[in-house]
Amino acid sequence: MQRTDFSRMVCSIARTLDVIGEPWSPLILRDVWVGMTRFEQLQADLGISRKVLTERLNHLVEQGVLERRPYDRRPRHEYVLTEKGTDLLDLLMVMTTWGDKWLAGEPGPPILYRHHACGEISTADLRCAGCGAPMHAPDIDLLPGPGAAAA
Amino acid sequence: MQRTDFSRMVCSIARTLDVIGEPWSPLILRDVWVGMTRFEQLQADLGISRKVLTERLNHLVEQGVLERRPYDRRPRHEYVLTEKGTDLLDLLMVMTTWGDKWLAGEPGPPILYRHHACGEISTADLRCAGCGAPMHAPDIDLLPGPGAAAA
DNA sequence: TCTTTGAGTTCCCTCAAGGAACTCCGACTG
DNA sequence: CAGTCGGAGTTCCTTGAGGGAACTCAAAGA
Repeated sequence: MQRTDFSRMVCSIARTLDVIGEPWSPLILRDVWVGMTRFEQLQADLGISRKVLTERLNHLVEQGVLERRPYDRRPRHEYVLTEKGTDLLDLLMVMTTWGDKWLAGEPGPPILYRHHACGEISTADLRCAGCGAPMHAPDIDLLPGPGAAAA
Repeated sequence: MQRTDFSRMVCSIARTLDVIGEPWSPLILRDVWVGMTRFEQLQADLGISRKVLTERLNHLVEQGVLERRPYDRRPRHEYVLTEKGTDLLDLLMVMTTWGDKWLAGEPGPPILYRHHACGEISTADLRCAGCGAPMHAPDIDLLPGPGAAAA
């Protein structure tokens, strides 16, 4: 956990960082997404310290992003994404888009997405949930919302 | 910087984390986005340690996300987003969407987006860049891409 | 000349991350 | 039934990043 607590800030970005902003957390989510759901698998794949992996998994479970589920009568568990966690994958998809564009370089993207609806290899783009037109940072104005701190 | 170096991993998510995965970096970007472009402003607004702020800004400049620009003949600088950095704001927008939905609670979102194209208050949604239909994690298959490590 | 101000540096202290070894417990093996 | 295995953590030690306050530096202004 970063020393400063972001969860009290009046900002959805800061609050989100409080859930998955710690080092390794997004990579843990990525692995769970692609089916690496068990402690030993995650540890071996990521090369993360077992101590930190335990801390991260506990935090993600506490935050309701992952669910710890027994898969045997023995003390064996696997971690699965909740709905809240599945929603977070949007974030990973956008990180992938950006990394592919700016950091993949010569060899190109390590992973491709095939969209079920159209069957094509494609990438995710941000669109306005209302009108469907592209919606990136330069396309919007920011206004204070109901949850903004009182002046 | 997290102790383990993510930049060598064959994964666009890990590489992206290497650029903005450190604590505070996304919040610095957010502030620069909304016009807090100077060292003292950032430090005061975030309450971040000056030492860490210096480190983060240097890293973001090195990575080509921010540009350090003099705004006076005195040693005075401001930080502005490059194109690479502006592209990263997609990530902040998606974090905002998720945080608004899952963490804002009773008071509601602190910030609202008004979309220039349609003039409406709206949120960003992920769509297929090809066909335009919604594209979230359950809507895609993952395939190895050209940049995947050789087996 | 003295002060102010933006933009960092420096220094010390604490706590988180890395890493290896150790524990616990039910299940198989002979 | 004793011994072993394998998954899932704990414990412990060391290093180094983050917090915080004080200090520096250079140009402009009074």
